[in-house]
Amino acid sequence: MTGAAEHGTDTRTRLLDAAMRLFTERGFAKVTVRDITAAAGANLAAVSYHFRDKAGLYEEVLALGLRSAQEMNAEVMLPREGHSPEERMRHYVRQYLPRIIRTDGRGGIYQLLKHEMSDPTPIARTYVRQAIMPRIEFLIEIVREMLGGTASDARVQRCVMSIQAQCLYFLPDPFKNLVAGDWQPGTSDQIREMADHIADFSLAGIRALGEARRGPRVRPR
Amino acid sequence: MTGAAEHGTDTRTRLLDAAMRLFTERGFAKVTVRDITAAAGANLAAVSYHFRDKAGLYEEVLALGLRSAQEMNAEVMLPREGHSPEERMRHYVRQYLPRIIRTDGRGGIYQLLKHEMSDPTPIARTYVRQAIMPRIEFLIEIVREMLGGTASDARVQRCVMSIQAQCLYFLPDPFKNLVAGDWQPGTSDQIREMADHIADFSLAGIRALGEARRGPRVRPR
DNA sequence: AGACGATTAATACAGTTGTTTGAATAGTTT
DNA sequence: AAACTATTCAAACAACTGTATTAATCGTCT
Repeated sequence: MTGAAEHGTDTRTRLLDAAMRLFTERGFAKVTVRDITAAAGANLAAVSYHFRDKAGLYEEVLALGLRSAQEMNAEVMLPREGHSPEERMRHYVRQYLPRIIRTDGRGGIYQLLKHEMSDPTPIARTYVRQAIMPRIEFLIEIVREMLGGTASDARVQRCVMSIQAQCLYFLPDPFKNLVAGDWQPGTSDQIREMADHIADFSLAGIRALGEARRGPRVRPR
Repeated sequence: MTGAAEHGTDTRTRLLDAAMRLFTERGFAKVTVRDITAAAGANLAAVSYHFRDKAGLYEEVLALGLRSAQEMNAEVMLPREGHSPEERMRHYVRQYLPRIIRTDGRGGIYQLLKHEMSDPTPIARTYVRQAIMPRIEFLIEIVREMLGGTASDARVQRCVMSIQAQCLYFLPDPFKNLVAGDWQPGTSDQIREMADHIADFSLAGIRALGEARRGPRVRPR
């Protein structure tokens, strides 16, 4: 009875779990080694021993997050051949949105990286390429197909941005809850409803921009 | 010649300027009092003397940001009566987007508050109500008018979210530059182009959701 | 049992942070 | 000029942080 392990797991794993949760909640800088070791029921020196230093632990946590993000990507980008771009897009949003919204511990790399937005670590660059860019490419492919081959790259990119922006808006954010807390979809039904809204809204937008070849520019003022 | 004032302004003003810039760049926690006083060419104790403490200085900076945000709101929500909702929406985005994007010092409250998203201060709540909510209400009004009186509150809210999300996506963000640095509109022409895209895209989306009274739900799988 | 390597524990250390203190200086009034 | 107030300054303080150190403990093998 050392007063430490409340679970059966070993210290190293408990540290990783606690660090994943805390880093996701508050970001690297705002979590102290003492916070982590206390939450894990471990000694202060355990971080140095098992992970060299705080940064080493953070890297391992990011690696875990990257893996879970890549698994997510696989599911989100599933239907490729044999489905219309509209179907692929709807499937994408329906799968992606719930994973963006959910706040449970291993919540994926996005919530981890969100804190890096304020002060990005060099590590971030790698993870952007490996976990985020593939999804962007996937969306580009879909949108280009819907707009038709004649659409300019810039137009395709803007449409991808519109989709991406609507999804990323739902990254858990204590701040946004102040603005419109009651709007946030909570139940899985509400999330599904929101996903379908984003799909419908965006499909209409893309369709309109695809038809008007030389920019609609309604009433140019 | 005390070695301090390089400008003609007094210490208090220099501290406010430096603090505004630094807090906007890095957020409250990541800026030290020594950073601020050094940037302002003032003594370390000047913050305590003029603003009670670091938090007091932060409050005054937020107050300045709130005022500039409210001035912005006035311009952004200008055309009300006598203009179609489409026109008001386009004007809104065209005015709002450049102010979101620009990164110059007194860049408004959004970039200040962005850092609070990670760890919100109680102060934030006030500023959300006074600077952000009015704009949301403005958008609600516009969207409701376009959707028609029969549209449910939830549907109106979702459309407002879609517009808001596309605009907020362009908050300066060192992280997003990694994802799609070259997409970011830089020149005022590019910004205008992006604003018109958001307006066109969203108008099409709203129009589609307005026509299909009982949800389009294309190919419900 | 004894020895050895791996792990955990308590404590100390150096650096940084926000804040305070008390003296020095500048500016104004009498 | 003297007195007084407002401001600036250098130095110090206490709290907190990441890390290193050294001893204690555990499990396993001979």
